[in-house]
Amino acid sequence: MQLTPAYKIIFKKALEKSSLKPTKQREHIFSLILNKKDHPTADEIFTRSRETMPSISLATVYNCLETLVESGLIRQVNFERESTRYCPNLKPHAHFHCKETGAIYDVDLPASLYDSLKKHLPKNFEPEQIDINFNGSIHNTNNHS
Amino acid sequence: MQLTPAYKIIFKKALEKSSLKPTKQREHIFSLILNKKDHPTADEIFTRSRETMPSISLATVYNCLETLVESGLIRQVNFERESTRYCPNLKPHAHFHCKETGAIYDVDLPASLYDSLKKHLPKNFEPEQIDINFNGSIHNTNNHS
DNA sequence: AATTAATTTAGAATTATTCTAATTACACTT
DNA sequence: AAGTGTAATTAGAATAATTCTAAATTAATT
Repeated sequence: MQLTPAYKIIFKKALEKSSLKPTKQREHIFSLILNKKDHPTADEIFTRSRETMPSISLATVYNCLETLVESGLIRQVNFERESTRYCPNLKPHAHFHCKETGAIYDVDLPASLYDSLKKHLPKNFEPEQIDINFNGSIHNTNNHS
Repeated sequence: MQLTPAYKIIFKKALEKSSLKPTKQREHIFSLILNKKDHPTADEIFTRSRETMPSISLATVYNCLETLVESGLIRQVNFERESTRYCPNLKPHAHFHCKETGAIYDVDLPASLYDSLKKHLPKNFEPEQIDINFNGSIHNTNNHS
């Protein structure tokens, strides 16, 4: 679990901007989320972390995730009241939650759509974040290939 | 806390469709949510319920809310991992969450916007529900009136 | 090397919600 | 009216995700 040199720089810059330290636990968790972009929960990240860093604690995983979110390196995703999941995709995008498998898929949306959403707010409402979550199922398109 | 005759019929019909009984606890909670549309949490609903129905239990409040949601009379709203809130507005609409006051506002959106959102999903994705949540603050528009 | 501040850690505490098992309420037979 | 069966309500225990606390470690700075 290693960051590429390019990401290592991004990682350090982002943390330093918030005067946080690029510790090895933080780097480890960040690289883990980057390398398997499947929207893991804190607990899943904890389990995966332990494989290569057996001494890490759950509290540290929570702490690191919080600092990574704060410094803008990852993003939180919530569905109903399920465990918070984490996502390294920083482009504006929506999420589709499959109610059968529980899997989460990124859905790219054009900036224009976010703009027209904002147009429907009263003038004095200042959105900082817009979360768009689809909930449903995925059909099997039996495409006789 | 009383349902209007019109709502009483809607209430009974909706529950009977799912073969659930229109009990006085369910009616009480439904009317309470209808009469103060401020997106209360289960616990707030519990507190308000007790004022006029002191014997109701928290478990019943949770049960009733679940059956009301199931039968389509109210809708759940979630922000991050805060307590679930409940909303009697059944028109498709988004929510704006003020991070300063915690208040939640309904935001009406045209059906066309939901349609264009759906267009960005892969063809085999079948959304059942679309949740749109704005997070931000509300500016004071000091409009010298 | 000593000092300080930030980070990590283990485990306790918290909080919203769900579960369990007992009781109650109600519709339907006798 | 009494008995039966099923659904709903209830109190309190249990659960699960997350946060808190206080001690130990680490890293940077004097």
